[in-house]
Amino acid sequence: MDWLSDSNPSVKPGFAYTLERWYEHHKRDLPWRHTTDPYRIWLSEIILQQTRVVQGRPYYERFLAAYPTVSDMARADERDVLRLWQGLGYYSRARNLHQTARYVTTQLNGKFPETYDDLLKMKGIGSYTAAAVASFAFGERVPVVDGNVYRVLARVFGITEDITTTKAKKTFAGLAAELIQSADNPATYNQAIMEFGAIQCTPVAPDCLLCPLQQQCNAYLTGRQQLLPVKRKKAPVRERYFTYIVFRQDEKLAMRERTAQDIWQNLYEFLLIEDEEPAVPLARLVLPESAAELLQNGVPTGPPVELMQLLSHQRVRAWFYEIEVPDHLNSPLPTGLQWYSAAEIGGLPKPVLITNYLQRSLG
DNA sequence: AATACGGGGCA
DNA sequence: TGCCCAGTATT
Repeated sequence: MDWLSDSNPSVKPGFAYTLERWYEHHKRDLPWRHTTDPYRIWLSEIILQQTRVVQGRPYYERFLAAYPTVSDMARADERDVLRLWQGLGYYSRARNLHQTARYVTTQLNGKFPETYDDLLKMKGIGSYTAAAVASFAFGERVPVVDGNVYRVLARVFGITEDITTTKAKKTFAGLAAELIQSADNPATYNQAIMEFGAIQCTPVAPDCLLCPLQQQCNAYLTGRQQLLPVKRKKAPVRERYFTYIVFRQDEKLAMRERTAQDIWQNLYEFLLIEDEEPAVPLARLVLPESAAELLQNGVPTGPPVELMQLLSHQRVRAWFYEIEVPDHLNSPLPTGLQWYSAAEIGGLPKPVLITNYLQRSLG
């Protein structure tokens, strides 16, 4: 149903121009818009993946303060990078960020790749980020295609393909590639279409009455703003049940790093037993042999604390059992667990669920 | 071609 | 609640 774009070919030539003019008047003043340093552009783009500007901005400031250059980040420990990233989610972004910083510093002499194709080879840089860095830092004429772009193009051109499919991604990428050809400035155009999606052509209640593309917009003219873009519904979230055993001795807590290919990889937590059922009493759980002695001699400080953490694809219900281990008891901790003081724990990267527990139980 | 991967904000 | 966010890597 793209009769409009076919029957109204005048949309395409003026499209980029209209957005670039709109952008000049409406753009927000954001820190990464004052630089063409590829390191800063790259950093901002990784942070902004699947992340709103208002949420990502403070992280950008903190990262830049901690690591002013790519070699500063390369010298850091991954743990510290993850600690700075804490609370932003999608932690593979932080691990890849650090890995790429090291690669650029040691293998590329600190010089970022300067083309879309070379940028694409870096860990954590996909088609969107490669296009963003290539255009913003180096002026390459390659189109960004992000959630904003899907929305704007789907509406203006009346594209009803399901944007989660590979076929649709090609449709949008092809159209975006065509549209950027008539842009005055590729960097400005890319910024403009995303800013337009974020401010004007919003997911809910787009501001069509004041839209410069109103009379050329298929969605507006057919009253389908709410229907576009088309996106398949996500599968329902998975429920998971975690029981945490929080061993405490001398104001220290036993924690370890998550290493599994799972949520929160490389972040720190307590001894975890996962079960298929919710609220399984401690006595009925299958606990590691190595924890038996600690539990035998330990004293629960009270009933378990129950917390819930909602992820976009999982709902984690967690029960925390705090066990006070006597000073004199010197039995070894289960595999991977180590005692950490409160100060040390503060420096460890932790899932928000764990931070919430610490906040709640210890203040 | 699907699915996994966070956390926050908004109606 | 459900949806969305300057997506990418893995299966």
